[in-house]
Amino acid sequence: MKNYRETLNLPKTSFAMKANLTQREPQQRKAWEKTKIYDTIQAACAGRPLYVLHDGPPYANGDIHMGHVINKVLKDFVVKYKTMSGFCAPYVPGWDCHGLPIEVKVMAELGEKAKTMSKPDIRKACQKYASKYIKLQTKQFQSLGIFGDFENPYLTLKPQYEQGILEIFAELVGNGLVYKQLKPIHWSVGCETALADAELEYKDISSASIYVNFPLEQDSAAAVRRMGLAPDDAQVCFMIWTTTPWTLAANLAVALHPALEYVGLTYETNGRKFTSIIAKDRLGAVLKAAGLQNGQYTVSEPQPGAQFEGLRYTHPFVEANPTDKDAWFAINAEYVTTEDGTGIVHIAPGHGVEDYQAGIKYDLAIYSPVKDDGAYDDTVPAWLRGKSVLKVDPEVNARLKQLGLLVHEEQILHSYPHCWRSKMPVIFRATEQWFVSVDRPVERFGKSLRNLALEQIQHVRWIPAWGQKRIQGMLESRPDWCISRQRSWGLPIPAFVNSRGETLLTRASALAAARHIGQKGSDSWFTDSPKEILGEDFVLPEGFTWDDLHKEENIFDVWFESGCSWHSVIAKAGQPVPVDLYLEGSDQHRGWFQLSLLPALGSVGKAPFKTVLTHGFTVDEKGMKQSKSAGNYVSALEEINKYGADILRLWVASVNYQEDMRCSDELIGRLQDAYRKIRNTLRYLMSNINDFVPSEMAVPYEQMHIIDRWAMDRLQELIARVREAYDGFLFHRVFSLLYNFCTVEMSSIYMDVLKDRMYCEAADSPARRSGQTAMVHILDALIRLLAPVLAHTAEEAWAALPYKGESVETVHLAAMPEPDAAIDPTADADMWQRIMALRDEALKALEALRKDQTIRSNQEAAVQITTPDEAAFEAVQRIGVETFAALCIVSEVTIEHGDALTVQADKSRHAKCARCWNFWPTVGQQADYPDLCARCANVVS
RNA sequence: GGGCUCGUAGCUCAGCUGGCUAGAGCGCACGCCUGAUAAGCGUGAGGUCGGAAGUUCAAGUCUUCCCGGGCCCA
Repeated sequence: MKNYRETLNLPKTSFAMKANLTQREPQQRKAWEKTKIYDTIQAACAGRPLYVLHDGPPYANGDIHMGHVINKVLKDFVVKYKTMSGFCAPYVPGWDCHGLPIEVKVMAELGEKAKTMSKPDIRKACQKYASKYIKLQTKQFQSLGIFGDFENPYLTLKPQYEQGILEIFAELVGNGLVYKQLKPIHWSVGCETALADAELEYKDISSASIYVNFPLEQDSAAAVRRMGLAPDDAQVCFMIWTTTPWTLAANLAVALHPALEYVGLTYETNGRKFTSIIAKDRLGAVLKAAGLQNGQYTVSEPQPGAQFEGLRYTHPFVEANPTDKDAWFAINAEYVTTEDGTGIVHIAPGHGVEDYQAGIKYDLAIYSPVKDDGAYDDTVPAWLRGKSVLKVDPEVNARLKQLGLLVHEEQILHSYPHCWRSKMPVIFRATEQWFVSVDRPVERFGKSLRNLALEQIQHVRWIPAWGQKRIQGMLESRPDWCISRQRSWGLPIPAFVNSRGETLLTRASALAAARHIGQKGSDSWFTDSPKEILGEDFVLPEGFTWDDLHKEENIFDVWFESGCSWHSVIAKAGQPVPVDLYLEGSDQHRGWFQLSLLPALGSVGKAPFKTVLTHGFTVDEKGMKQSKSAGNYVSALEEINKYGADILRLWVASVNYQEDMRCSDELIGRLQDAYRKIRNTLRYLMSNINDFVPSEMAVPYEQMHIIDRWAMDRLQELIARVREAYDGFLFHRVFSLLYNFCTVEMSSIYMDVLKDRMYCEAADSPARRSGQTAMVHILDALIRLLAPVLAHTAEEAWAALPYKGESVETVHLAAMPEPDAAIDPTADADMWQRIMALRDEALKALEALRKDQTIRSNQEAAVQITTPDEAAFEAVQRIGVETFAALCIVSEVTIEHGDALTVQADKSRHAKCARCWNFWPTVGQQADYPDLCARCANVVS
């Protein structure tokens, strides 16, 4: 048989089938860098409506991981999509530069040398460290194809940024929200310093665990007897349990759970009769500890813990209340559990976080009679004064025993925090800290920060919607914000004290410091005098003189710094606040979202964001948390290097980020299949329009082949749905819509069906031009719709387009396609549904023929259909049996009415055309070309 | 332990206000093509919708409990 291959219009394109992403992408990025793509886009978009996605600053430490990838890629989807949708969408990346993780790392690197270094020198080393990782992460982020102002990122260590923080702080001070108070923190006795969580090492140690009776005052004991818990002749006590006997010296209250049931346990010991109040659920454990056998005790009916609130007791060994507030009474606390102990918790507000919170709630003093070196101060009983709290437990226990109040003592093994440097056990100790109050009413707003926040979050759009509930719960229960840290690497809290211990911190002083630090940076706090910092002209308030003014050395919690970015970055750039979008992991409901909300509300009274979008976290293929130690960790850098950025971007797009995202090398690798399918779809479309000049050859929709109109209809649907998905930030829908379109509508139907027309019809025939018109539209739209996700590949395809629908140099400046208003894709949808269903039936029948080897390719077959479905019959009539045959890629179709649906497929009785391989009746009818069908003979001649 | 949240085929996702034998694509198996060829096409097998009760004429979809994850706290 003669080979007519040379007479066909076979596909041709320079757009390679093989992606070679790891090679091609870096070149693409180099080209983008050369043309300054970000600046170019921003310049081109100037004057458009603004859409600001404000970047949450990652911490400038370490290589990027999958969490960064997800976060930054999602942001990039938004920015690229908004840019293509007619907005000016700037993206200014930021970094969180101060803080403990860096300081700890730097101190470790410096080693012994650090001891001889000044604060400014240590800070310099920290800055160097941060800069190094900013550079590193910049490269890594850019290797994902992310566009942004990486030349001018915002850094929390820049003086201008710091100035912004202090300006907000000044407003909070001005609004009366900032105060100083004692608060328990981890304290290293060995190093005589406060420790942060990151500096704690947990080790198992053996501690004395004691059960102690706290005798009730007479009136309270009488009340308990009236409740039916105790007989008249017993001494009524609260029985508490603790593993830190030394904190008993600072005891100010006992806590019971309001809803738990408590009973009176009556027994005799050492000739004294006691009734100890304990939680009913702890009875067994207490009996065992006290060594009480059946018959040696009685148990009363239970009463809820709420009944005991306010009952007063006497301290076992402290004679007089050492504080200036009320003490030694029972309180209620939800956190009391029955997991261990007696169900009654001893409260020392100066020595425990929960104790502290309970203390604040009940207005107890934050009493901490322990000095820096871990020795008791002089407010404790004489026999304890000056003794180290770490060694005093046995003495305390002995004293309690002597008093007859020690019910039981044993040693238990438990996990306890230790100082990472001195290796000594850490204690909780109250020190002076700065706070932002969430409950003080603010005159300007007529309500507290907490209430303002709870109100304002209702006007923010939360994606997913449950984000509001989540942050609401956190806001409802959060304590005042402790904003001070006793560290070097950070922005100083601009407070001064005089030698009488009076603090100077006003709105004006904070603003003066803001100006100074904005000029000279925060290092100047450590080098410059108060006068230099506040300025010559600064008028000191009553009671302060320049001679007696000293700088405090607290620094801000880094969260306060990043929480002011909306001001330091957005407002200072003249952009409107609230910004359009904050987009971070769902852990930031407690972090950045909340800690941006509070300063914004406390200073200007409005939320800094209109919309807050959160994503979940990566887990391994089994859904479990990923960690390096568990060996199920996926290295982002390795994945980028192995597969290329567009594969990772496609993976991010493919998963539902609102939930946990299963992630493994294999799972990411599978996206290569999807990528290839998409790429090949683009390639095939491209290869069939290489001789097509749209401006001259395009066929209007109404004149198109009906199958091409079908393709155009599906395209309009696709555009509408994809844009809807983008607008709703539903990127996995974008992915599945585009991927399914490529797989089903394009690859398995349209492109396959179109081969005959593309290859065999005359190059400039209306039939071929019709198909090419549709393909150009589809290709153009696909590239644009894909561009936010496949940033590199779409750009490559755009460059390969011979005629672009828009004269822009980069696809990222092109406009997102809109559905063509002149096309109603629903008009023939019903008809096409029937046609495609019938096609499926035909293909099934053909598969049977292929199985028994009657035919090999569908073109060898003729199909006879009988159908009882009038609508289906008419549908085929409407598009024509030849068209339906083309759609099934068979040579011949007949259709008639019948009682049941039957599809009969047979080998065609006609001869095969040597050129188009169809088995058509016209083959052999042309004298000049006996081996061709009429169509091909016509084309060839 | 608490708050929020998730659990539909091997994978990634659809299944709106409860209503036909639970869908798609991929992957897999088997076949076809060789004029998209480190491509393309077809057919097929895969799910007791995490589990158990309950409400209802009817539940993947509502309620309760349980199991197992995740984030944030404690």
